Amino acid sequence: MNACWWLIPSWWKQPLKKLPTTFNARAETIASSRFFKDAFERRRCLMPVTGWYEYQGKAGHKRSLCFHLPSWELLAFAGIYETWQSPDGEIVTSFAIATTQPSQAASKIHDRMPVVLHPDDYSEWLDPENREAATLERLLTPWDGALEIYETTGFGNSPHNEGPECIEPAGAAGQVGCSRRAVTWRAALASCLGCKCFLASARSVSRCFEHGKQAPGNLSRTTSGRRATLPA
DNA sequence: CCAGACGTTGTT
DNA sequence: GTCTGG
DNA sequence: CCAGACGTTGTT
DNA sequence: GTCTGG
Repeated sequence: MNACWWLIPSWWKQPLKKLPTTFNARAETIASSRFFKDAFERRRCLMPVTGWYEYQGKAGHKRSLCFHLPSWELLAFAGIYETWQSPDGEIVTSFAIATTQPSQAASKIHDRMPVVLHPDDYSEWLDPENREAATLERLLTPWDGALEIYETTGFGNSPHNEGPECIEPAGAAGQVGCSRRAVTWRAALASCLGCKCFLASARSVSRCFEHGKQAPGNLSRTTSGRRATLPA
């Protein structure tokens, strides 16, 4: 499914610029929050990723740590999605990912983390009838058993920067193995998503999903017309 | 009753 | 759309 | 350089 | 997308 990362409730009427931070939904309140409730009760989804970053430290000089499976296989975040109609009548599908307390390993880096679902739990999460507290407690505890963590160069810490360089390990910039690994996972994800290529970051993902079409509002905001271009 | 909120922690 | 708070 | 504008005169 | 203004 094509969707933008930053959930827009179906009832939202103000300009998108006024939409609060809804790209993440706290697992603790996802069932009760007016922003997320509708989606939680009807529209669950999986967000496929090859990995993600957690940041550590103070603004300006943050360490960026990458979480991923040893093989860079896809893993899935617990997500919810919505459809919203813009004033122009355009139907926009958007989503949020659930976040929760960090696993023991992740807690050394950050105080929150995305809910990573175990493959055995995918179907259970996807059934929106599953709303029982105990079930949710179990589902919304991140599975991190097989995850590897390494520090990146921090190149991706700036939203101006895109591409495979973002996941290069610290102290190993320029090593062939790193970029080859990056190329591999990008190709794998693009193939999985059925699009021609995959560029890192939320903005690029939405653009990729849209096959280059500009997404509305602030969901694909770029800086001063400087846009990442999709390779042929 | 009704205006107003409704959210999270994303990098510079 | 629906709940909270004044 | 880059953030921010980019428009006109309506209705209750 | 492109121009203006700070």
